Amino acid sequence: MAATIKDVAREAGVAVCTVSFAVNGSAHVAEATKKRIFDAIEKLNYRPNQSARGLVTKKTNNIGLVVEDTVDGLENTILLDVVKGLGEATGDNNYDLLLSFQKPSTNKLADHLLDVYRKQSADGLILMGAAINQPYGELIKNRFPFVLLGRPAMPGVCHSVNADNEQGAYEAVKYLIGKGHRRIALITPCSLEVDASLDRYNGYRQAMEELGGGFDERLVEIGSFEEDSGYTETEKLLNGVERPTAIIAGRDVIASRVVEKAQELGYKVPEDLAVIGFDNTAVSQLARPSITSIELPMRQMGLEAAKLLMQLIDGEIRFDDIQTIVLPCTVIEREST
Amino acid sequence: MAATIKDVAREAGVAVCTVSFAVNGSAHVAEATKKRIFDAIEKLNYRPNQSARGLVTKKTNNIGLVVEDTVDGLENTILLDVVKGLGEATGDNNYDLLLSFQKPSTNKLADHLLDVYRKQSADGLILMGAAINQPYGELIKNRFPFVLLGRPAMPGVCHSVNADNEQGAYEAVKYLIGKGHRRIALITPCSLEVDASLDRYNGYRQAMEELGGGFDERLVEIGSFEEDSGYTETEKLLNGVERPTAIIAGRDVIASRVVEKAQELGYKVPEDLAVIGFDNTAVSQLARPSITSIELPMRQMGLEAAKLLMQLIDGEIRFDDIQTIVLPCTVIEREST
DNA sequence: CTGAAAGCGCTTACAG
DNA sequence: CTGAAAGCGCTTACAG
Repeated sequence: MAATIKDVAREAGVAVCTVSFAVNGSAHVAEATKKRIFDAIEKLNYRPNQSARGLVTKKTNNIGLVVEDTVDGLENTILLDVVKGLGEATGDNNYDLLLSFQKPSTNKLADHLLDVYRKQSADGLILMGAAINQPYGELIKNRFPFVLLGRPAMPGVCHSVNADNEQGAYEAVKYLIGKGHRRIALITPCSLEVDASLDRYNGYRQAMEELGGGFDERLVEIGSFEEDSGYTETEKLLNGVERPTAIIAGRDVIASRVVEKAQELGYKVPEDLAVIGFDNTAVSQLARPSITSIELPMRQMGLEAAKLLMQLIDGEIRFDDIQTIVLPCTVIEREST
Repeated sequence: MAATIKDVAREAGVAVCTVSFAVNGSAHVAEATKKRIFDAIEKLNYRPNQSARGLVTKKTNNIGLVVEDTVDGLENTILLDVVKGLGEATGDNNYDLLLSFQKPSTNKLADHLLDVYRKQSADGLILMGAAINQPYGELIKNRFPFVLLGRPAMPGVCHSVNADNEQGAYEAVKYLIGKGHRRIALITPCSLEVDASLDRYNGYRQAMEELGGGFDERLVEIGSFEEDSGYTETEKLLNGVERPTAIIAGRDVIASRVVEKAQELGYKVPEDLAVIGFDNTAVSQLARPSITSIELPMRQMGLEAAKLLMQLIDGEIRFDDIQTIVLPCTVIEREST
């Protein structure tokens, strides 16, 4: 039904390969001939069949995006920004996005990931989420281009793009110190993606040592992924000997609970207690007072990941020349500080 | 580099077509032979090359998902639920999702949409968003399977899956009446997707007439997509002659502004004023008090859309046998009512 | 600058 | 139940 290259060639009165040359710019074609060809293409609404083209060029022009469906729906909002960034980068380069969004429980994720590679339905892969660990081996062995996105770098092993969580936490402390705070506490979520939490903890600690006159472990509470994580930690901190004037929470949700509990205990935010969250999700915008938060540049991360992957695919960057891109976080100021 | 069907045939000591038959179950193969073949496949990590297969079968096993990037980031959360639903339906059927997420401004969307069809990179299309109108013609003329998702049905023209916004609004009124309310107001957002707002308005009106003892237009305010839409409308309603005891807002964001303004004016929620939002987004969960909201079954909509599309692709449903699937909304009860 | 031909990796009648 | 062969729609050396 759909027009083929043969139809175009017949319509334009040229050989099939001439059409191919004109379409791909892979050889010079006389202007007059070109015009006839493009007129025919226009008339027939011809587009090269992707399967046929892919079969001979060994390229699909697809980028596979494999995402682990996290338990926490809220964090998924972030995914959309990433997808936008990816879209920006790929759209201009005629790449399409092959999306796989699976629960981490089954090993469907790993299976699918490998399938994309084995079936050759994409030219490269972008991997998001925490627990996809096993299948890298086959990809690496066969030098199949892939980029880890939003995960701590595995130095020397995989290409990766991530936010600088350490710097983000550092900035948070710096910002609070600029506001005159000295006793700054941290509630870190005992996250599954332990690494991001660790980076944030390290950034906090370093900033406290360098700028805050020393690190005091009594100002650190370990939260959890529990529904109401944040309440008890806040109470503990506010009733402690070293009552903090500011609390940095490892996640926006926790930050909103800090605010609630503080108000409940009679403290005013931000007057008596400043609060900063992490990730700049909807929570921080919608809370009353709205909550200052550390924004991760998800969109730019998506953009950079796609760019990197395309360079890997095109051979502009060698597979073994492992790239580790780390992008800075920003303090988004709101009412809570 | 990757193993081909020839390699498998050689390894198993059979003809190429026998491998194909075994893999696809398209002809009977002796058990012993099968075993040798699958052993070889396992050993070589063989998967049929999608391009080659697609070229001959005229099937890509891809479903194209074309989404218009709305201005309102919040509403995009909904998209993820849809994607999950799609994933559920397609994952089990060996379909992949080809995602295109573009701004509505350019006509990139329409171009991309047609490209997917013309390049034959997907077997069918799911379309989300408001303003994609032009390109349906070519798809329909060529009987290319596609489903409109979350958009008002175009009866007799396109297959579609949508939420029953009318019923949702009706339920909201019914629920409030059950709580003893009589003067129930509506603030409708003057949305671009005018149709959903209209449906909600109609549902509200019908319910008021049937259950609420009559429709009173003084209880209806037309909001807007402005940043702070909701404040003035609330003030107007609460200061009016027919002061309502409950307000239904056409969007959760507006509902949250209704709550704020009401509290500011000294009314207690829900004691003095009950508030219901629409869409059950993060806003309604995070507001204090949390806001009762009408949930659209986005995940199920995605599921149904994918199922429908696959049936269309497989020819189980004829292209001309236009399907219009409408799924009911649910009241999610929270603190505001 | 353009044409005839081979081949990419599959599937599918067609024989046997 | 299995094999040899044609063909899907492209691209790409190879001639001319």
